[in-house]
Amino acid sequence: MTDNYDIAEFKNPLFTVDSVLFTVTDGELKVLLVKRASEPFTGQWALPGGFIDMDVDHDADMTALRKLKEKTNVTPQYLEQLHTYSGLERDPRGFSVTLVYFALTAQMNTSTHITTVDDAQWIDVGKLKTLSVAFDHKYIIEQARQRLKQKALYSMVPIYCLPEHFTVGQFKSVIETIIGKTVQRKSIIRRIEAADMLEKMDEKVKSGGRFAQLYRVKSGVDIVNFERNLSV
Amino acid sequence: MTDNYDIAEFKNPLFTVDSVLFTVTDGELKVLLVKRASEPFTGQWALPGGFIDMDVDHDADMTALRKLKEKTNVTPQYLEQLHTYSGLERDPRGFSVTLVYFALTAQMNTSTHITTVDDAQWIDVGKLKTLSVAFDHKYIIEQARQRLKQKALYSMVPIYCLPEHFTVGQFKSVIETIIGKTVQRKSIIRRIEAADMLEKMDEKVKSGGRFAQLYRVKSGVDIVNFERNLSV
DNA sequence: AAATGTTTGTGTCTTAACGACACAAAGAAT
DNA sequence: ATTCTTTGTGTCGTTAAGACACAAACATTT
Repeated sequence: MTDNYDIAEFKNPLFTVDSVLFTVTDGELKVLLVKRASEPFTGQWALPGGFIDMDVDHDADMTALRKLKEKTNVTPQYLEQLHTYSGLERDPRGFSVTLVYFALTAQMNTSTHITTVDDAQWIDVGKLKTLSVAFDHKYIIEQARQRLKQKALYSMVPIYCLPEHFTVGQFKSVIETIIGKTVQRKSIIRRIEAADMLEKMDEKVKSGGRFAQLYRVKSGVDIVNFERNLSV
Repeated sequence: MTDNYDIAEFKNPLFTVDSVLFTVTDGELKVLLVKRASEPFTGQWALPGGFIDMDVDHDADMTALRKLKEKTNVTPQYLEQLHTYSGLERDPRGFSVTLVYFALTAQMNTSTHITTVDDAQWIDVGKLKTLSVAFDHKYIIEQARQRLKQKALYSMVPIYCLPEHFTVGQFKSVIETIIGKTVQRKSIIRRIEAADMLEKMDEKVKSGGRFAQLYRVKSGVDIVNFERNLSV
């Protein structure tokens, strides 16, 4: 692992932890960005993140969660590592290493805090092309988007973009905006049955036509992966 | 991404890059470990790796490759990030962050150099339980193993454990040792056809019975993923 | 030379899960 | 009462993997 260097005297690269937090609202995939308050890229949109605080963070996961909470008041329902980006050119201050997380949440968790604040905002991923984004964060968001799409094809992960109680129609809609293609409701229902992650509430909710069954995630279950992808 | 800290004065965690390099020989999955020459864990087996040298490494990928080359004279045929491990307890010197890569190679590349050297060795992953390994590297190797197993179920990745020319039987055998279960040769052949990554050589090779067709990877092709897993 | 054994390669039937689509069920609006 | 909309179910078709039989090709034995 390491050679015989003393910690204090070794020249470490700049190390940060960022998060790509997605949600789905109004049929659009949105990513949470914050406005940079300091150099470099002051005033531009960037991924929420920062430095590890070794006194309070048990590990990097905690850094990611803490920074999301501090900057945007959001606690994501799903969090996993995306990738670690490194190199000389990605930060004008010098060689940098950034551990990037991939996170999901229902939009509810945040609306109160975020929509009123000017320096943190949900941005439609589709409108990102014309937006100026700090560092290589636009590229990173695109990578995260690909990861989310793949996960939507073979896992139940998109449920973490939904509120506590939700219908098959909402689940289907979230999946469709993520993968950019319609899917059969039948396929969704089959997967819900097979995964055995959800339980029906004794409640139904109006939805324009016949009332829709409400579901919620069973307590203590892990995310389920399928052995076959939905069609691309 | 970052707050308004000066690079020089910020207290960064200890950052290292390690690699879990696998190969398959004699029906066994093996991982390349090196004997530690310095504290902590002197004399114990550990993953090959070290610090980023910002003067020569363009990014962390290059650090991983350079360290593998330096310590074991191996250039892997496949390299991707596994995970970044962080925390206070994993290194007695303090809070540490380790970016771990996942790599594959045919055993050929290394045999000349490694088998003669005492401080780098291919270790049978099955015999790892009874071996003392530095840091949390035993746990990391297990995570890498799970990743390799998953990849073997849905991708052509195991070809990178094979020499340049190989037969369906060898490919089948590698997959079987990785996933710990026999598979149908027919399934392998179907996947080779569908992936269109391999080309037949005009050469066949003896194999105990009927001569076996030799294959090699077409030049310039990317790794192919399938939309369905092999059975577990 | 013939028989046996071993591994490779092919043909084909079965199985599992998704796609497509029709249709019934349940509510709202006209 | 009729129509519209969304939910939920039943069923057939499609696709790719599993199982398995069998032919092909080579080595070894008799």
